[in-house]
Amino acid sequence: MVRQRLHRRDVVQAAIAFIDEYGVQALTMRRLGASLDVEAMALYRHVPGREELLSAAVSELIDNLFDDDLMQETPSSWERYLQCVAHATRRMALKHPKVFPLMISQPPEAPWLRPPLRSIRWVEHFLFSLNHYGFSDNHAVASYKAFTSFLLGDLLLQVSAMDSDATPIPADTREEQDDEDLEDFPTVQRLQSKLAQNHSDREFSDGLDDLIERIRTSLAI
Amino acid sequence: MVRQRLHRRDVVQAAIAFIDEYGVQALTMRRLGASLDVEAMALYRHVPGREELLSAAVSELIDNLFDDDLMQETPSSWERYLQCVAHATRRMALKHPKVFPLMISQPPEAPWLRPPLRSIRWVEHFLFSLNHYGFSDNHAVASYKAFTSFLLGDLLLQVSAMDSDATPIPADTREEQDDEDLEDFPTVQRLQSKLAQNHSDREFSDGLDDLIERIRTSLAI
DNA sequence: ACCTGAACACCGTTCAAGT
DNA sequence: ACCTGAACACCGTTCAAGT
Repeated sequence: MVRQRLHRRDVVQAAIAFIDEYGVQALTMRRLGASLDVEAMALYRHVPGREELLSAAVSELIDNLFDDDLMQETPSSWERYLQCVAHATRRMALKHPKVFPLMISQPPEAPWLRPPLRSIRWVEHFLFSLNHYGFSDNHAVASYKAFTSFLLGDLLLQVSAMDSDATPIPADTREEQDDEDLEDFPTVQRLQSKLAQNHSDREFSDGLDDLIERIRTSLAI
Repeated sequence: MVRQRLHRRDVVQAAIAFIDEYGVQALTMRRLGASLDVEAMALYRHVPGREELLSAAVSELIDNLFDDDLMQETPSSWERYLQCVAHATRRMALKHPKVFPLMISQPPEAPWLRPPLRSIRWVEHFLFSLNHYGFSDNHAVASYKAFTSFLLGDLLLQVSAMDSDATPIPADTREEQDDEDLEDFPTVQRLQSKLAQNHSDREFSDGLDDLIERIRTSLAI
């Protein structure tokens, strides 16, 4: 049972797995090393530092989007193409809710590369495809901006909601406290159950449909 | 010149000022203490810890939204109300670009409180107002969710773009490197200038207009 | 009551030394 | 070539001690 030599990719994937389980805060060079049966200092052979490791983890996930089932087909229309990209990205975000928020805190490869498609390879694919479906340059760029903004807002809200679900306060304690705090906020109190209801699947689909409609009409200048 | 006794509010506001200037990463209990002419340990009299201090900074900014000029008038229609809230929030985000992203990484007061309106007081104001303009409960809640999602996506992209502007790489170095890296990405290369163009004001207004239209029609179930 | 100094257990990162 | 051990300069936080 001789251990394989460590490669950069092993380190990055171990980092993703570690964050998935314990969160970014808990990721320490020493602890990550231990999870690979290695001293922390060995990691610096393969990665320049902690910051760059987090960047690499994000890039790894974005690049993996190309392997998603949804991206294997070549969609028959730009509407279906956007649906594929959106749902593949969403699937990735929901699979790695604790890694996804790093998308915005990490320095971009290029400043005009907007999250969550922060990978030149990806943006090339996106813009090239829209061009291919007949979009003008201006229309393609405007759509890219609207699309990334939509994805970021929706997915970030979803994954941050998942985080708080993950560490639930015991039910009776929480409800009591809420009722106390909410005395001065009657509308919130009355609508509390509606606010807490999770229809994120539907909200995402509906928002996406509306965005596509918007791209079809008002953005087509 | 006897120094005033330190209050919690001083600490929180010093934290905001510090982050505005040096970024969250740089905010250290010791350094923040020094900026207040006090040892780090004195801060723990007024604040339970670093994490809670960051939360308090975010809450402080959200609560200050009520003082914004735009919120002083009582708008004549729900459309104008949403415009006021949106622009006040945007103004705050642009004034504190390095604090704003904490909105999503900080644990919420209540799990169903969605950023960037992560303040019960604020959500009460929002929902109560929409009710007052004649929205049904369901319509008000659906609008709240769509509105927060829009704000978060748009503003987060804007402030993260401001961050990379703040630490610009010397022009000649950057352009050369980009041109090299972009050889395999012809579409991105061709559209690079369009991608880099900043029309965030217009994009925000247009997106907001479309959202309002969407709330008027498709969300009114 | 409020602040300080010393201390503890941890970080990221460097570098010479081992194999 | 790759990993380790010891070390450095920093963290957040605790606690007894000062005023």
